[in-house]
Amino acid sequence: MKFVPLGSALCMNVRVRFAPSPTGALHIGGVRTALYNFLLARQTGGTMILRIEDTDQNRYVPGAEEYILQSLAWAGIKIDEGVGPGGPHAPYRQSERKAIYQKHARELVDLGHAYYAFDTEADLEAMRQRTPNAQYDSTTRLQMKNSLSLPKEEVQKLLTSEPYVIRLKIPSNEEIHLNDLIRGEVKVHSSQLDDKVLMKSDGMPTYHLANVVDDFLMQISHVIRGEEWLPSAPHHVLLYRFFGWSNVMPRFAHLPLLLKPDGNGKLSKRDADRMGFPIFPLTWTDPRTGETSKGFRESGYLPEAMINFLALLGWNPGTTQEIFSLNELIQSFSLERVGKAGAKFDIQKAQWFNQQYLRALSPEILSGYLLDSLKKEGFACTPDRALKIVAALKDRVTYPQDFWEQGRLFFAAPDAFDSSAVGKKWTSDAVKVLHEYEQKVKSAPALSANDAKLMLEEICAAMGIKPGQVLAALRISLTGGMSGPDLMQTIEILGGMETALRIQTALKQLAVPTSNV
RNA sequence: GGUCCGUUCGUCUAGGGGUUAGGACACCAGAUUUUCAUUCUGGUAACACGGGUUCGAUUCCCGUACGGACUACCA
Repeated sequence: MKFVPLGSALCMNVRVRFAPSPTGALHIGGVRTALYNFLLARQTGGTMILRIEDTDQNRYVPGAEEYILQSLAWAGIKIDEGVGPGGPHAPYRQSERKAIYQKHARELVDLGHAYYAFDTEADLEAMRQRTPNAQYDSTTRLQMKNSLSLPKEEVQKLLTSEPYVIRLKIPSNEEIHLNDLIRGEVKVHSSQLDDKVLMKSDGMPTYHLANVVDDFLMQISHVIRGEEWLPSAPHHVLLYRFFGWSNVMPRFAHLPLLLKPDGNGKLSKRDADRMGFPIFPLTWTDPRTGETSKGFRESGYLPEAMINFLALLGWNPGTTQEIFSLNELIQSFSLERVGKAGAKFDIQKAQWFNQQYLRALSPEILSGYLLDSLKKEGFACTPDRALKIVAALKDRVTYPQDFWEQGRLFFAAPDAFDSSAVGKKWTSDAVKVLHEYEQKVKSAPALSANDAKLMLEEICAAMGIKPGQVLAALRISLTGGMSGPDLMQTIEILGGMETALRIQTALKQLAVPTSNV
């Protein structure tokens, strides 16, 4: 019962759609929904369609559509048909398909499955006040102002003089079945359903009408969308039936939600802000408030890592494999293995994926990241030296920008010394060695890591001091602190001159300890 | 409130009538390392609860609890 077979779906012409609303930036959960659609399309040789559901003019946000397109492109989710590439079912923007919905809505009225309603907002409010939990349905519709309750002549008159909506006439007493690919059999009694508005008074359709009409006309085979649509899915099933399209109704798959990392509930921008991680794929500036939200891309997340992470948030391959290229995902993905429960968004796991993917990149690409940062910061660096720095830093980074964050020590001497480290490690023995070492290193501008090591050992041996006791002090004088890449490697990259210079500075600035010998 | 959906380590999850309940992230410890990081090894840690069904339930059924979604002329 939990594995609902796709049946002939694999053989049929798979056409899936991602249908966002341009009301703002694309939420990361939307990216996952798009991804699952895309994976199924690619796996079956089907078609991935992008449709823009912009039927609410009040919520339209300029730039949102372009943002969605760019986000999907960044994520590597290619659109085969729809807004962007175009296609045989154009237009793919619902605001441009008004007439189509009008026609279908009227058809439903003629069939007796929908009706005109003239209730004002106040009328609706009054109805809700009258009875608790009241909804516009078979028990209340006759008390309202609509073409079912009013005389014909009056309806005709109102139709020309008053604003009106078209509502779906829900049958009063029947069980509606829905076979969800993820949830299995879902049953809802029609008495629980309300007479949803199909056409708004501004002449635009609601989601319910538009999405059913378009999915039919665009020959969508699978509707893969968020769980928040499950409660209205029975309405959609009814619409397919009333239009006479039941035999070509798409298969439904309602995806579990992405939850906030702590507590419960849908992952929101607020949660992300509060916990300090992005929620949008790309940086987004809200045109109304002017508020800017940093995207995953700008925060240093690689699209391949995000995709891998997102794919595993709700889906699993049934094996222990964790790292998946896009092609591997396309191979392995299946709706059967999508879980039912919501998944908490674990940014730490995303970071781990990013680290894995970052390390797997070629030295050339990695050094490119460093070079880019250096350019911005106004530092010059040869490609060769960048390569060396990147090699020294490779196992220490999570994001591309870490190469600069951690590599800046190669370009700027420390401006302060970690006082607790100094207190513990800045010994008079170390200072003695450092004086000698500085002299020696100064005359060897191009020394190798190995040379640097030999020189140090030589001095230490001559003075009868263990090198281990000096290394920390040496590190402090070069980097200001106690952590960093391999010390000798650091010296090699810094060069003898710079190394000597930094030791001199440290020797000058840090008091020679008298107490600890 | 009503309807619908859900519930295995802290997190993502595998599993499934009899298992030492497996993996990954995170965390902790040890080893390696001149530091930190990496790497390696090991460890802590889970079947929400109550009834059935059954020789046996974490697994099947029913309840309860908890959580979530929906409940607009928004999508």
